Amino acid sequence: MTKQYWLVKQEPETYAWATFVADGQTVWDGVRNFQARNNLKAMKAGDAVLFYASMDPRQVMGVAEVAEAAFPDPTVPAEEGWVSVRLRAVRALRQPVTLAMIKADPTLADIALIRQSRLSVMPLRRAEFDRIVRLGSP
DNA sequence: GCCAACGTTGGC
DNA sequence: GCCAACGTTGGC
Repeated sequence: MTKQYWLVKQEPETYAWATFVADGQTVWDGVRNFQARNNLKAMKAGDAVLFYASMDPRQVMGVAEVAEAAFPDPTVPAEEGWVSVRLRAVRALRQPVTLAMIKADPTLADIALIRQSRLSVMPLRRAEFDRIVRLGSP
């Protein structure tokens, strides 16, 4: 299986990028949406992940990777079927990539971040992932 | 603060 | 199974 690319979204009030960096890794729990859950289930160790901070400041903060593929979400009974993954912080983007920058880029017009703004775990094409990283590495 | 988009719930 | 009501998310 080739490496896959993802974007996960979190409100800084709930779990900030800086906290993630300080922790080094984290269990990505609390996802309660079927589409997002299915995306979590499709993650494999080593996949690349962008960390987006929603609401405020609405920008991609950095890069993470999947450290451990999906397992039952430890915050709810396993029989409910929700899952978590373990993510490891890799590095901050030199310059965060704002939602406005993404929306202004025609090569990123189709990503779910824009087309389906409520989805919190979404796949990216490699070209889209690379484009966002490049925007954040001036 | 408002509203659009979308998901969930419950009456029928 | 349909659909109205309601709740949540997240951009603006």
